[in-house]
Amino acid sequence: MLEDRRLAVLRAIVEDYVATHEPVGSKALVERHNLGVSPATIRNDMAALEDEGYIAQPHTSAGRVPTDLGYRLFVDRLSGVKPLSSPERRAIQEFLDSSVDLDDVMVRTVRLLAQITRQVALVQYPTLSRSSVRHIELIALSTTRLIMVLITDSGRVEQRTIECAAPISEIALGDIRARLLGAVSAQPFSSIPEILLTFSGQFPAEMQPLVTIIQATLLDAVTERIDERVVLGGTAHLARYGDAFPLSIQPVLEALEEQVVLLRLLGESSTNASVTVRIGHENPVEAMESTSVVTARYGIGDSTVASLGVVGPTHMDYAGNIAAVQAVAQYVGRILDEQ
Amino acid sequence: MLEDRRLAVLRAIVEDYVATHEPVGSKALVERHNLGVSPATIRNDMAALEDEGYIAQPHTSAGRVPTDLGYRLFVDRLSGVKPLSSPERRAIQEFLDSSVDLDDVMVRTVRLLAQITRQVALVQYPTLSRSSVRHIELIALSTTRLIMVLITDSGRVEQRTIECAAPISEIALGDIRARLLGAVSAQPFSSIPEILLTFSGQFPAEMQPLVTIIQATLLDAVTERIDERVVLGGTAHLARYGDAFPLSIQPVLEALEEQVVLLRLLGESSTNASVTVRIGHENPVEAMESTSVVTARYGIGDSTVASLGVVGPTHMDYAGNIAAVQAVAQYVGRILDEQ
DNA sequence: ACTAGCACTCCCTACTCGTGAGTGCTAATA
DNA sequence: TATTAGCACTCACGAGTAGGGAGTGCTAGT
Repeated sequence: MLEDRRLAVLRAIVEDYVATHEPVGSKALVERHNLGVSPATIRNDMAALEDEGYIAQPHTSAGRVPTDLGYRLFVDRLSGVKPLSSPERRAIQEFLDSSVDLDDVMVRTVRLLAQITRQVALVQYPTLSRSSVRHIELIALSTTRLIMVLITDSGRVEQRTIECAAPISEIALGDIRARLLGAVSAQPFSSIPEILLTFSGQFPAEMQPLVTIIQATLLDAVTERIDERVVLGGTAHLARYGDAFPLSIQPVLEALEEQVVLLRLLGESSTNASVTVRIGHENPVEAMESTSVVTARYGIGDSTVASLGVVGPTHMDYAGNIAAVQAVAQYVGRILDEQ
Repeated sequence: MLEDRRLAVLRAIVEDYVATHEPVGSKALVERHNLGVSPATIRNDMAALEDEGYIAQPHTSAGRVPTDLGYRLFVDRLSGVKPLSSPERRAIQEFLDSSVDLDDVMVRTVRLLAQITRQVALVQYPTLSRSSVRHIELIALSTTRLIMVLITDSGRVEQRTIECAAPISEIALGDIRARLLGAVSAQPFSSIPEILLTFSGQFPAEMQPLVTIIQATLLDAVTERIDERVVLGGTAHLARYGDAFPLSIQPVLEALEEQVVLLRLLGESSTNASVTVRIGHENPVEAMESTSVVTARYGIGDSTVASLGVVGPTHMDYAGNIAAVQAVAQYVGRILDEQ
């Protein structure tokens, strides 16, 4: 019972602080939430919560503010998920349904997520590694340059331009193309490296330079991780928290410009839990100490392929953001499945 | 002579204000620049400049600040271009030289430009309209879905997925592919629409649905303007001007998230002058009243194909930014030329 | 276990006031 | 006529001060 009320107090503090962005005191607390006890009692609870590290005082004789630990407890045990309204869900569906290709899906998703959460949104490209080869095209652009186009069974297109030292023979190129197609067609990306091991052996010595470079390029294309691309949107929302943001938003903006940082923010949602929340110092990027990251993995069919999420101040609306991230992840998976 | 000194005073005011971001007074001016006259004389000149609208006072008994008109005059008549140092030029060259494809060039360019100007940078994708068709591939992904891949002579690859109502016959698809290739191969994009007018006539009635949708998709691909894509970078630099920015940076950040806005900022550099500068209210986006935009067109070979530029506060280092934008535009043109 | 009361802390706001940078004007000067 | 010296005036800015008030911790009483 006593424990229960303490948790209720913590929840109330988090909710109020998220709403107002101002330290919350005992009196305001009993007024806004019907806790059924007097401010003095609340003060005792608050003192206990402070001892345990869940809340802190910016200075003596100010209200309390949740610590990272407090938010953590709140997210783990106290916060429900605000389900999206059905008009919202319908809007998401319609918005994503009208996208025409993968790039479009990514861009639309990031916009959508930024818009409904009013936070900075991140969306990672789905990984290629489970794809297989549908078609390969080799086309000469000039005497020494050619382009390789790789089409996967999921309809993704990868391209590479290749620069050759020696002039390219159209006949040799056609030969290589035909045999390459025969060798790798319908093969999953994962088995391509092995197949290529013995591939160049079948060609005469004078064709070796060309074969070698084509082979290397293909290998590069199938092993490159397209899922290292992350799209970003809604950075303007950062500016909304004028002074509420400790220090300035500049380091945060700078960090968000680095793809590597974005990947780290998204990447380490290790578990298969539906939504991962990383609060303040918990997240792996130093410049983002005062931000929280809410991520979810999304999948095509059963397999999870990439992550998406939002970044915002630690005093964000966790319940709302978790629900939004989760819902968008679901819809994106579904859309990609259909395509 | 008198006119000359007035202009010199304006120049000095702009330079000092850009350097300090603080209103500049008559005494400071004569100290920092050897104008050879007394503060009182300068004050007369300043009063005249104010009457003409080139400078303004934030409040009585404060120093002067250039107006948009003042910056305009400064840019048009007073500011030289700061040539980049040769190590800088070498760095640009090397940085861009190592890029592998168009996307890479765009991303690298925007980063480079943001870095050397310390402003927000914009780079528009080069237009496709002067390209011609090198190859078209039509590949079935499932019974009702196929993908079209279009390769240009400049090595660009465009893709479209097509959803059909009826199942696709492999034979019909091969037939269409072969004839389509014959019809449009090596043709410039601009003449494709005309060629397609009579294309579907040669096919029997039962193939018409498939032919029609493929034709429509190709038409869409060659007329779509890829140059409507703009990449953005260096937004963190906006946050550097804490209070120096009138109001907040939020509306600016918001505006910069809209592709349409970016296009308008870049797009209307009408003349063929090397660099266009749009100052404060001169630029076509309302939310950007307090920013200036420096743009240049860049070209492949002789033809200009797209724009790039930087966005910053009106009190930016025009000479430096103009030089940087100009130089980067040159190098990008050159790189794209080589590729 | 809870609450009422109370003294205490200390941030925030408003107010005052002196300082100084900067101005415009006038009259003298070259 | 252009320039300059001198001077009174304006007004943002910073420091210092006081009062109010929100909030706390503690103690004693229920």
